[in-house]
Amino acid sequence: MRALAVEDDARIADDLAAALTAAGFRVELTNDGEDAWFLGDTEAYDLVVLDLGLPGLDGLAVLKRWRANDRTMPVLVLTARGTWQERVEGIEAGADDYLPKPFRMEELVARARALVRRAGGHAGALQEAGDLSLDTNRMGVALRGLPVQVSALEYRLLAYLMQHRDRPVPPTELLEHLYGDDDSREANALEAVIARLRRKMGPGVIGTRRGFGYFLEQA
Amino acid sequence: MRALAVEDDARIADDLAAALTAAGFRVELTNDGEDAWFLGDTEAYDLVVLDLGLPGLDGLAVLKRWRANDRTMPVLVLTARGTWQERVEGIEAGADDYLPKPFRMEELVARARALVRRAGGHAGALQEAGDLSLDTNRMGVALRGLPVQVSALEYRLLAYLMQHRDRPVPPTELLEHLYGDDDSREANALEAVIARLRRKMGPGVIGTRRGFGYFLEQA
DNA sequence: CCGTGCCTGTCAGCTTGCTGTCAGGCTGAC
DNA sequence: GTCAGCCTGACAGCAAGCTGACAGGCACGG
Repeated sequence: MRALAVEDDARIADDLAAALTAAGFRVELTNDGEDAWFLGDTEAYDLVVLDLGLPGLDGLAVLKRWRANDRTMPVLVLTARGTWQERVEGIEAGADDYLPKPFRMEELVARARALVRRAGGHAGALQEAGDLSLDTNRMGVALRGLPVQVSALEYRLLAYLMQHRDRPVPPTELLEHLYGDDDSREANALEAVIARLRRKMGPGVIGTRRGFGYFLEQA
Repeated sequence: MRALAVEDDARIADDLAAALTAAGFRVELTNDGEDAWFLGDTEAYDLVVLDLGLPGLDGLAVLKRWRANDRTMPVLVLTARGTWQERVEGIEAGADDYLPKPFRMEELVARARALVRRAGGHAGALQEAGDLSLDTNRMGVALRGLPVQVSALEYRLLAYLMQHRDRPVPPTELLEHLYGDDDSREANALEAVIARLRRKMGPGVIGTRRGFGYFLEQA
């Protein structure tokens, strides 16, 4: 974890660096607004602790310029001024949290951890088998990187095959999963769906093991 | 956006509901810890405001049980007790933010907005998708920079689509977040809102993936 | 207290494209 | 060879979604 601390009071800066380092961050320090803006704009930090009272360039202005530039790292704002208007202003400028001075280092560390924890929670859900990949979040299908248009039913079928890509899935199981227990459908319905998918994606994607079921061809 | 407010002081609860509603949330209230736990565990909220001093079940315990159960919605904790130790404890229990009583409603709303923004992966108050941009601070909508007049309901819909702009949002989910579970509405109500929005904003803004849901068209 | 205007849910009719069925052909297993 | 299992193109039915019209509800101002 990489952290940037922007603080012009040398003594507080030292304490900050010590506390964040102890918490497992690799800390960089600066006491100048211009510097801070440049670093935050060009480097990839997991966390920024930003003091508002700065020489050079005001902290709020720095923050706004970052946000306007799509820099989305978590920013924890420090300030000596503590009125609620200023806190609201800071948060609306794009701060993720706001801590009035004086504060306890323990609290700062706890909040810093919470921010980093929250920022980390965006994992991509990509599943692959051979040339085929499906994005379970976006509900999208791609073949060799090229998007393929599929219907909801077709997608569910692919998703189920993907989930069980280590074995052939028997038609009965697929039917049950796609339609539930109401066996009103002819078994042929499933074959039709498979055929349509194969027409869209060409051969070498969905395989058949006669008597066992369907599967996704691996690389 | 759907919010749960857990607060046993009736007067504060009313104020909370009013402020959050004005900020564009659909608010549900409870004053009981057990209730709160059940709701938060079974319903899909975009934000929870949680008071710690509760009858039934302590707020911190509720929060911990949610987190242990993988409920990851943003939680903003309120408390009368304000020592830094308690704040640290709250954050380590899984709170995303912490506000000591007494507080200003303006600040709470600002923090609530920041939390929801961050949960969607965005830092600033301005969120964009294609030609559309939302100002979450002012509840304003603009198309190619020109302001568009939308109703509160329409705004909530756009905000929710914006929040989840990386995937198509199924109608059932939209209905739940706009109206709650009282399925007194015909499904067609949603389609009517979509149609009205499309008439205001023209084509190329709200897209449909048949069988999957609605989404905001990207650049 | 009464209009007025806006918001929003319901309804009916329509378009669109998904999907099950059918008929017929193909093929691997025995 | 023969048969069950599987494939495929065509087609019609149907459900998801769209839209314009309308009316009840609610806030607001007079």
